[in-house]
Amino acid sequence: VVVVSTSGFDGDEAATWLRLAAVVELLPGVLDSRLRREADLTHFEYVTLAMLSEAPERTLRMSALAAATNATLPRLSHVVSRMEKRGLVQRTACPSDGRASNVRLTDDGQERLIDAAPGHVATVRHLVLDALSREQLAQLSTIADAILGRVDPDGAMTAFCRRPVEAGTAAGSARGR
Amino acid sequence: VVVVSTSGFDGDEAATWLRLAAVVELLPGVLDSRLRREADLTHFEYVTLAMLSEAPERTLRMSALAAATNATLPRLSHVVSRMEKRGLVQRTACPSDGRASNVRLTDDGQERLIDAAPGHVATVRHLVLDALSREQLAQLSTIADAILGRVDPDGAMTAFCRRPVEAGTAAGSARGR
DNA sequence: AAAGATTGACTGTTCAATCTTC
DNA sequence: GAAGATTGAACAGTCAATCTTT
Repeated sequence: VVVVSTSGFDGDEAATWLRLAAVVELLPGVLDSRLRREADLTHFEYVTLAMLSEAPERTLRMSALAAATNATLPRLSHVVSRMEKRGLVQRTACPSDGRASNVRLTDDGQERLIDAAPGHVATVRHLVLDALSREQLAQLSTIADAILGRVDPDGAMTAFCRRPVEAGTAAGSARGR
Repeated sequence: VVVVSTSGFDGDEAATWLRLAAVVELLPGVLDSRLRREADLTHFEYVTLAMLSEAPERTLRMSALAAATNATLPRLSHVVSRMEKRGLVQRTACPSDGRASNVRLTDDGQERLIDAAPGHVATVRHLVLDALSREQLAQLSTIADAILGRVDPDGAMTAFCRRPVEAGTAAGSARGR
C-alpha cells in the first residue's frame, strides 16, 4: 500500500493535475528567463511596469498596484525599491492620504517597457495562445476563472482579470458551486 | 499610443492570458503555504518525496528525479541536500555509473509523506478539481498538454505527465500546430 | 486600533563555475 | 570532451515585526 502523489485521485484527475502542475511549475521560469535575457526584466517587473503604463498619469497607489499584479505588499515594495534604484519607477507621497505611497512610471521605465513588449507578447503567443484553438481559448478562460474563484475567493488580488458579472447583481456576485 | 501588457492581444486573448497568468502566479503560493503549515514541506519537496515513493526501491537517480519533478539539477541537488539533513532522503552512490547519484526515500521520509498526503490531496481537490466539471477536466488536460508541448518541446522534463502517443509513431511523435 | 506601507532576516532559486567519471 | 552532479555567490520571495497616519 503506497501513498503516492497520485493517490486519492482517480486516473483522469491525476493526469490532469500532473499536467497543470507542470505548466504552473515551468511557465514562470520560461517567461522569466526570456524577459531577463532580452530586456533585463523579471516577468513580475514587466507586469508591474505594464500596469503602471495603463494607469492615469502612469501612477498607482502601492495597494492598487499590488492588487493589479497579484502580489503581496511586501513583495511589491521590495520590487519597487529595486526598480526605483534602476530609474524605472519613482515613489511619490500621496497628497490625499499621508499613509499611502504612489508609484509612477518614469520615461525610462516606459521606454524599457516599449522595448520589451513585442518580444514578450511574441513569447506568450508562441507558448500559449498559438498552441490553442479558439474554442480551447474560451474553455481555458472559463476554467482559469473557476480556479481563481477557489484560489482567491474574495477576489482580493484577482479583481482585474476575473469574469465580469454576467447578470443583474453588483460586483461580488454569487460564485461557485 | 500606449504599449501595454494587453496590447498585441485581441480582447479575448488578453482576458484569457491575464487569468492564466494569475493562476500561475497564485497557485504555487497557496500550495506552498498550506503544505508548510501542515507538514513543514514545500510543494516541491512534497512532489520529490512522492516521486521517490513510487519508484522501485524508493530510489531514483538525480537526473531521473529532476525529470520527474520538472526541476533543474542544481535546484534538485540543493533541495535533496536540505532534506538529507532532515533525514527524509538519503544519497547513495550508483553502482553501475560512478558519475551518478541515487536518492532513496527513508522510512522517516515515507512517514512524513503519508502524513502530508491526505491534506495535500484535499487542497488540490478543493482548489482545482472540485471547481471543474468532468468535461472541463478533460478540456484542461488537453489544453495543459498543448501548452507543455510549447514550453518543453522535447519533453525533457515533462515526459511523465504528457499525453501518451495516440497512434502509431514512437515516442517523440509529431506535435504542434 | 486599523489601514497603508516598509524593513530586515530567513528561505529558496538561479546561474556560472567546478569536479569527477565515462 | 561530454555526461552527471555538486557548489557558492547573487538574487528574489516570504514572513513577522515595525512605523506612521488615520
